Parts: sequence; C-alpha cells; structure tokens
Amino acid sequence: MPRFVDVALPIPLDRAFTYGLGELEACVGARVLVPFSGQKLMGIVVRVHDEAPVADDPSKPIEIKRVEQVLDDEALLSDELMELGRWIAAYYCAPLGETLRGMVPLMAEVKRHFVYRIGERGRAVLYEGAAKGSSLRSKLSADDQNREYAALNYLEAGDAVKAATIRSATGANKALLDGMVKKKWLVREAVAESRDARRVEMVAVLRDSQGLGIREQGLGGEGSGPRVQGPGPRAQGSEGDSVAVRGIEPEPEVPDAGHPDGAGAGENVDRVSGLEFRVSGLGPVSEGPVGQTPDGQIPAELSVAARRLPKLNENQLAVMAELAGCGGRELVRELRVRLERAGVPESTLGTLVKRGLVRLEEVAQSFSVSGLGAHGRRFAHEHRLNEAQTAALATIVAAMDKGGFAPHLLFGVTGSGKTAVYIAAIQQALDRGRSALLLVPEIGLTPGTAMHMVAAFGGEVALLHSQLTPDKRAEQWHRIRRGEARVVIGTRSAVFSPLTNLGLILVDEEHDGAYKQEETPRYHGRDVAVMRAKLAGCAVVLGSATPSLESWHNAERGRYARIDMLERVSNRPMPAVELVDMREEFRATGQEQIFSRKLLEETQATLDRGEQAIILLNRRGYSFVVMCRKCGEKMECENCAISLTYHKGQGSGIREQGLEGDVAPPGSRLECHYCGFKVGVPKACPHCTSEHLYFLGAGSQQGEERLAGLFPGARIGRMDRDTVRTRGDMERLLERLHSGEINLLVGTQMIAKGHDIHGVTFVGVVGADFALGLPDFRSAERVFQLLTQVSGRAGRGDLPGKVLVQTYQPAHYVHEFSQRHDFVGFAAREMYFRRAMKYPPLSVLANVLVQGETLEEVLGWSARIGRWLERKKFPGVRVLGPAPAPISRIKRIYRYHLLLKAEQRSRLGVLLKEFVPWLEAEEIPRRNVVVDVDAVHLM
DNA sequence: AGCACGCCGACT
DNA sequence: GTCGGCGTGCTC
Repeated sequence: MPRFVDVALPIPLDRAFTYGLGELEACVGARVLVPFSGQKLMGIVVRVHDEAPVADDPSKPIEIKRVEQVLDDEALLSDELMELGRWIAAYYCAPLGETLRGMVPLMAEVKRHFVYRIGERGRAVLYEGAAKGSSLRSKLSADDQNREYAALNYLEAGDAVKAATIRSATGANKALLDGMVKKKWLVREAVAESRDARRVEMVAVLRDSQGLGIREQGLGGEGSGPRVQGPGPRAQGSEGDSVAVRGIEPEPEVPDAGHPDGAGAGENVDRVSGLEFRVSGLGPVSEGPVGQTPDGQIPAELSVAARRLPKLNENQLAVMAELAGCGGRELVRELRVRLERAGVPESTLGTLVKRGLVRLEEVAQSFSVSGLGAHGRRFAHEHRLNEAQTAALATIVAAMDKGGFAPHLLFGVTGSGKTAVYIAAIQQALDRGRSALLLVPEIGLTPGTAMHMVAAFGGEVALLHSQLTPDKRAEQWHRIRRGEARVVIGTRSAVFSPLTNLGLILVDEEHDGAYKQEETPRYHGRDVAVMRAKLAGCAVVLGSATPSLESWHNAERGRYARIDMLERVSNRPMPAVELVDMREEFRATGQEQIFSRKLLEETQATLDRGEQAIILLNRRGYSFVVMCRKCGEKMECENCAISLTYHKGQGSGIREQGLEGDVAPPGSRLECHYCGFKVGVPKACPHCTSEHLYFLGAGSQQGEERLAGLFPGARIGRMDRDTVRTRGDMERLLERLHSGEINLLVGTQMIAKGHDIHGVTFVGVVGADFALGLPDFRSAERVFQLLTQVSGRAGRGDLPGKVLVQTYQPAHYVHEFSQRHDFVGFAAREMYFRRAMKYPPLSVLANVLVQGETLEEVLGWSARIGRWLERKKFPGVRVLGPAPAPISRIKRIYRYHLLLKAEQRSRLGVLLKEFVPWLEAEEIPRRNVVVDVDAVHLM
C-alpha cells in the first residue's frame, strides 16, 4: 500500500507537499484535508507513491505530517482534468495548487474555522483566580475579565468549542478569546469539515387524488406525510384528478439561471397571465399550464373540480389554482411571491396544509428557471436551418462522428444564425449519447443565448456563471458530474466542467477578451477549451463574426478547419455603413458637437418611421476628462494614473459641455473606473486653485441627456455599467426594447453584445475609434470587432438596417474594411502589420508585469529582470522594455512591464522555465512579478 | 497566502 | 514588567 501522497495546496507556491497516508487510501485527483503551517487546508492529490521525501538540509529532516481526511473515494478531478490543470500550470506559469483550486468549485464544501480548548495555564488561572481576585494590572474592563472567567468555566470540561458558541454562552467575543490564547489560557485549533453544500427548502405539493382518495376511505394520511388536521375533502372521485388540473408530469428539477436572490423575482412572470412560464424536459418551450385565464378567471375545469371541494374560500381557491397551474408543485418561496402579488394572505397556504389539500416537502435546494421565458417567444431551433447553417452543422457532426480532436473555426457574419447551429450541434451530440459544452463570454450580458439553450434542452442544461454563489456553483458541478446535466453553458471557468464523454465544445464569440482570466492562473478560456478538446479527443468549434487573428491565423495555416456562414438568415442584407468625418463637421458647423447633423437626422427619421435606433457611446459617465483651463492639469485618481470620469448627479443643475465654473448638481462625483475611487466635483482646480474647470469628452450619461433634449418625444433607455448591474437589469432593459417601450437606446459596448432586437434599423456610433490611439497592438482589431458587432444590431428584423459611424480618422483601414463588412480584408491588412512588427499571431507574447508599492523597488526589480534577459540572450526571444506600463499606477501600486516576443512557443517556454526559479534565487518576490502568457490586455 | 515567531515601543 | 504592533521566513 502506498505510504505517501503529494498534495497541491491552494497557495502561491510552485510545489506540492508530501503527506503520510497512514491507514488512509487516496487516489490522484481526490481532495484531502491536511495540516499545513498551523492551518487545515484542502488540497488535491497529485501523486501517490512510496518515496519518503528527503530534506535538502540533512541537519533538520522534514517531519512528514499525516493526511487528516480523504474527502473523495474516487478522483474528483478526472485524469483528463488533472492533465488539463497540469498543462495550464505549466503553460501559464501558475502554481499547480492554485490552478487546481480554480477548477474545483467544491472548496465551498469545506468549512474552515477555529475551535478553542482550555489550556493548562487556563486551568491554573481558573482555580487560582478566585483567590487572587481580578488582576489590577489587566487592561481589560471588569466585564471582559468576568467574561474571560466565564469562558474558562465553560471550557473547563476540556471540549474544543467554536468561537461563536462560546460567545453565545458567555459573551466572550473572538478578540477576547484570541487574547486568552496569547496568554496561553486557551489553545486554538484549526478545524475543517466538509459538508453538503445543498441547503434545504420547502416545496408545496398539491395532494394528488390518490392520496386524497385513500384518506377518503378512512385510511388516514400516508405515514410519511405531514400530520393532517381537520377533515379531508369529501366526494373526491377519480374525476378529482382535475384538481391537479391539467397536471403535467411531476415538475422535473429545472436548472436555474442562478439569480442572486430577489434580483429577478418578478421576471419569470408572463405579462398576460401573471404566471410563470416553465420549461420542462427536452423539446420546445412549454408555456407551462396556467392556473388562470388571461382575464384572471379560474378556468372552467378547475372551478368545476374546485367546487366539489368543501368550503374553499376565494383565497384558498386561488392558491389551489396557482399550484395546479405549476404542475401541482412549487417552491414555497416562489409561491409566496406570487400570492403576495395576487393579494392572497400568506396564511392561506398554511390553512390548506392543515386541511390536507397541500403537503409541504423538504427538498435539497434546487434551481428553478427564472427569467428565461420572459419574452414568451419561440426560439430559433424551431426554425429551419438554411443552407449555410445546414452545411455548417453537417461539418461539425461529421467531425464528431469521425471522432478525435477536430478544431474548427466557425466564421459567421452577424445575423447568420450561429446560435441555431450551436443548438442543433448540441442536440446531435446528445443524440449520440455524448455531452456538450458551450462557452460564452459573459452570460449576464447576453441572457438571450442562455434562454435559447434552456428552452432547447431544459433540464439537461447546467448554467455556470460568475454570479453563482459557491453553494450553487457546487451543486451545478455535482449535477454535471452525476451526468444529470449533459449540456453546460457557462463563462470561462465552465471549461473545467466535469463532463464525461464530451462530444463537442463550442466557444461563442471566441475573440472576446472576457475569456482571458486576469488573475492567476491567467488562462485563456478559448485556448484551454481547445486543449481540453484535444485531451478529450472531441470536436471544438470557435465561433465568431470577427475571429481573433490568432484563430484566423490558425485557420489559414490549416490547423483549424474553417466553416463559413457568410449570409444573414432569410437573406437579410448587411446594413449600409456610412462614415461622418467629424473634422469636416466641425469645419462646417464651427462647433464641437457630440452628434453630427447627419446622425441626428437619421435618428429622427428612424423614430418618425416608428422604428428603433441605437447609439453607441463607448464611454461610461458624463465626461471622461476634467481639465483645468488655466494650468492644463487633468483631474487624476489619487490611487491610479488615470483620469477621473465625471458622473453627473440626479440634481437639476444644468451644465453645458465645456461651461465653466457652475456647480454640479447634487450627487455628482468624479470616479476612477479602475479602483472605484470617488470624490466630489471640485469647485476649483486642486493644483492652481483656478475655478476654470473644463469638462471634456462625452460619455453615455451625457449622451442620454443630450438625446433627451434633442428628441423630446423619444422613449430613451441607457445601457451601461451604471444602469445595468445585474442580469435582472439587463433582462428588464432588453424586455423594454423588445416590447417597443424604448425606441432610442444609448449605451456603451454592452449594447453591441449579441442581442437580437428586431425593431432596430439605425445604429449610430460615436467616438468608438478613440481606441485606435491606445498603446496596444490589438487596438485596431478591437475597434473592428466593436464596429462589426454594433453594426450587426441593425436590420435583424424584416427591415433593412443603416449604420452611421462618426470618426476623426476616416482614412484608417479599420473603417475601410468595416464599412464593407470585410473581415477577411481587414484580417489580411492587420496581419501585414503584425508580421512587420512581429506581434501575435506571428509571434508568441508574454507580458511581464512588475508591480510594487514604491517606485524604487519596482524600478530596481524591472531593471534587474531587464539586465538578466539581456545577458542571457535567449535565442528567438525579443525583449521590449522595461518601461512603465500604459497605466503606470493602479490602486497605489506602481507598474512597469517588459514584453517578451518569441518566434516560437517553445523558445518562450525555455525562457520562462528559467525565469521563475531565477526570480526566487534573486529574492524578487513572486507576487510582485506577474507573468501573463498570451496577454490580451497590455494596459 | 497565512501563520508562527520574534523583536521593539507604550503603558502600568 | 506585560501587551500588542507588524517585519521575516517557513510551510511536508
């Protein structure tokens, strides 16, 4: 029997630790609880072996501790996922333990806390204390001293007790207890226990006719059921089935969007019936049976049945109807919300329980679909696939059937119907008994996609996104692992879903920067997806209308098979794109305006036609620069090297752009978008005390205000991080758009993200190309993506769309190609630049960020790193810098960086392999040097 | 990372 | 003389 395990712990150390197994057994991939430096940590077994570790320094041999507990009988992380973790750790220069931690959400199941036990000295104090009386030397109050004695008394029996328990028994708080530990009166011990992550909640169940029938025969309620008081209903024949009106099969456990509580409490309600849509099982959306007809009447068949029940008052009837309407079962929590809305008192449910008409059951907390049927629309999978879609699907299915790793790039223009292909392909995977994974950049921003998936696959779907609480995430993870959910849709970390028998991985909007994790391990979800597909031996499809040049390059080199979908569905034309040269506009009008005359004209015309318009203003806030006219100083964040953004308050003050000196309305503030720093709007320049402050650059907030002034009749909505904080906000806003309640939408790039809004025929783009000036080699690519995406919002319905792009650089090639919807041309042109500059994808890039609290140390470290790299002259690697990072200070941390460009991946690998140990040897703290392999954001 | 251990100033 | 601040250094 193996005697040792190597355990990877969630700490930023590049090594595993060896523990003795004793009588325990463990396998690679299992979680274990181990003592570590006075703590109990959960780690993952990475090796099981018989080699006792030997100390580097033989004078002090290492004392091998024992594994305390093995938490999993079998590998929690499959070999495939362990392999993936190892690859990530190596490729992205991240400690294995931290990498693996990010792959298993079940750390939530281990609760770590401390317990206190009385020590020898404590006992002595307790026994002598009374004689000595309270120590006058003690700084503690008499009360606290009393509490200390009370705590000692309480612990006298010798048990180890949690701080919270001691406090409720004696009043001694944690600080006091820790003080007693310092005095050695108490001993503190770390404990960790695993627990079931699931919470329990109540479900109301309409008692079925059979149950009622049995009781009718005088046999009483079922033993397991709750005690029933009062008389049961009489005359409940078999026709009584109709009480469980139109009862569908018992409600399956339905996956949830995982709303934070309350955020979407009302979203799942159909506007007409006031009742919830339900999705059950596979197949098309079932607009769940409703308990009431639209006019609020009890449907005939229910009322007939209900009338047979004894003396049910209106409220009770309403509850019965409501329950029947959701298949005879509903979470009490959900039911309460709806009853409250209907004006039914909460106690009614209790009455029905007492009368035995409704039973309460405990279930492990699950997830109901909420907010997913809000639009009551039918979904794409019911549409026929067109020729291009069918061909795309055939290619994917063929790859799946052939088996083995098969990477594809699905290049499909906006509106070409990629989602329908995804759904059909997932269905094909399921039909073959295999599972499927769909990665999306951010679920919150595109509730539509999630909705489509749940509508198509119902209970087979697990949704994983960043807003899930650890418990909910753990439960979804379990569902997937048990094979209950064979379709996973989620953001980047969903790539670690414990799906078995993977048939297909899809990466939607594969170019999106949100796939890159900006903390250790700094992996790219898309690239990990490809690696996972390779390990699993399955098909992977990267989809985009504007593929990253990396993927495009891979397709051109034949590494990825390319699938083209170059036409929009239903042969809708691409929108016409027109440029407005804002320099020209200024010359003509003599005024610096946010919106050009042409843009206002088109907007007006669109609204006049009863259609919808969208205006992209890709900056948050009111003005993004506040400058002093006298000294030219810009208002900067105290903590960051960043201009503060002016956010206008709710007050009524009027501020014209550039108008000086007047007072900002109450609630106004200057905000840093990097660290969240906020200050009031200064009346005078902090540098020169001049009162001539100048507000420059229009953000979405100002855009909204301006448009409201210009189009008093328009129904304006704003979509940016200030107005859309949760998924619920997004859904509400989208619903208002779909319903036509809003006909003019202004917002940041959020509005460009794949929403399918049919009434939009005009898109105005304001200042989107300012990003061309950013010091990032990908700036043109990003602007092209943004322009293409936002243009894609126009003309998705039956009417053609039009796009107007305002620019100060009309000659830039980004505009030339985006105007023609010519990604291929753009890619060729951009690739020319990348080749000349040796930037990715024609090289491999790593960004080495050096950060620290003082400029001196940061300068020192980065200079040493620079010198080392120069001296070592790694072949095939070019080093740029060190130089200040484009944002040279964030949150009071100074930032320098070096860019490493390698011709080949392996060349960079050689360097990095030496680099990390060198840092350690040089005593440059690891946490001050961030190695970002394949960096996406160089800021 | 987080926790021990240890060395200094503040207060009784 | 004790308490408690946080600066190194180690963790199987």
